[in-house]
Amino acid sequence: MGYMCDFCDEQRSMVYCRSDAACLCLSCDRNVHSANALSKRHSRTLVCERCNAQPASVRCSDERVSLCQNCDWLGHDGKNSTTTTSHHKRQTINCYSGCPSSAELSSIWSFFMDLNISSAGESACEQGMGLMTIDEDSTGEKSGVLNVNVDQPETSSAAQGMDHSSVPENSSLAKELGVCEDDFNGNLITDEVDLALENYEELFGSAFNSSRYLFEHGGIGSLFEKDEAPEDSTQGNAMQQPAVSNNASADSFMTCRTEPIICYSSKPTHSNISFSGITGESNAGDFQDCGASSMKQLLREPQPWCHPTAQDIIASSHATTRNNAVMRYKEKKKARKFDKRVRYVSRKERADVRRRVKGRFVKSGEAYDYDPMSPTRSY
DNA sequence: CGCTACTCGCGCACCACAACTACAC
DNA sequence: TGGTGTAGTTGTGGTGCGCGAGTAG
Repeated sequence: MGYMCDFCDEQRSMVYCRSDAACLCLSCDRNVHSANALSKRHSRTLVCERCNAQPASVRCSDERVSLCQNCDWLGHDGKNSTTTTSHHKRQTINCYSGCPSSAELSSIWSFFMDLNISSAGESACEQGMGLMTIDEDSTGEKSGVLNVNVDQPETSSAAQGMDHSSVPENSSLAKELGVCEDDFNGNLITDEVDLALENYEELFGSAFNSSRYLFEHGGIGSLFEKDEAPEDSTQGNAMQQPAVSNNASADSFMTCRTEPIICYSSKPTHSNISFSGITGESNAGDFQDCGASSMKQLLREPQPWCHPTAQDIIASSHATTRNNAVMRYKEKKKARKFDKRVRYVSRKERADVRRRVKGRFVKSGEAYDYDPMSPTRSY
């Protein structure tokens, strides 16, 4: 039996709120974090079932327990671990914010139903807001990776990718995302999902009704395959290809960060789930630049190594479609606003708890009119 | 059609201070 | 060459204000 909820002191604590540094039961979690917009943004995760004091970062599938980094290390990697336990399958636990329902939590935590959690019902804020966000990698790494994989924590955090073997466990989510398991060379970056979901639909919506079609037919690269150097030797020498091929451009197009947040409707209801990656290494200029350079390469025409062929003429309709898609992409890119990205989580956490006067930070000890840590404002 | 008054939305500055960086020793 | 100390810089979020666009009279 775990420790009791810090708020009601009646039910077992299930959720750890980093901002409040409190362990809460699900009911209190919803009540507390539906109070205002600020509290909705508190990053929460499961509480460690071993020490009942620290936020859990991984879920041991074999032991069916959620563990914090320390307990995970002691149990699986440390000197107390055995050869058997060190090979336990562990799943990274994502943080969340907002007021997700049990069903939504289940969608991000496949093991959620294993916790024997009785749903406390749909919270008011959930019905009114219908918003849940997964803020960050639960390991605290500022990776911007959607960790939906079952993987060894050290590999998942280091490789920043999705392991192929991990897909089945969360295949439903992957299917919802419209992601083919074999795509991206097995690597799935959050922002790539964004591209797949948002840009594909809007960019190529008229030409390709289903993003799945794209993946099944060679992915986005197939859209630009016309620009690849022809295999026919008469069409040009492959050695004349520029250092950066369109294939590479398409690749960078896929791998470069384009937007920090992905949004998609998981259900025909009002419920939206948005995943956002917090990256510490990249900035707006980075992904803006890489996207622009990729598109610049794509739009360079005519390609010196690509002479018009009968095949090209036959495929002119596809080229028109492609050009339209590129035009829509450019227009959208021009109108796009880059959302603010948190580079330093520690500074964000500090700012979140800092007292203010009319929105401005005030010296500690001075009178304040807004205390994020207090449920009621102090005047 | 042009002018004025008003509303609305967006972008930016402000604040304290921990974290970070650069430099000298 | 690596460690330490110091000074300067950066970045974080909520709020208010200014400005431009849009609308009504």
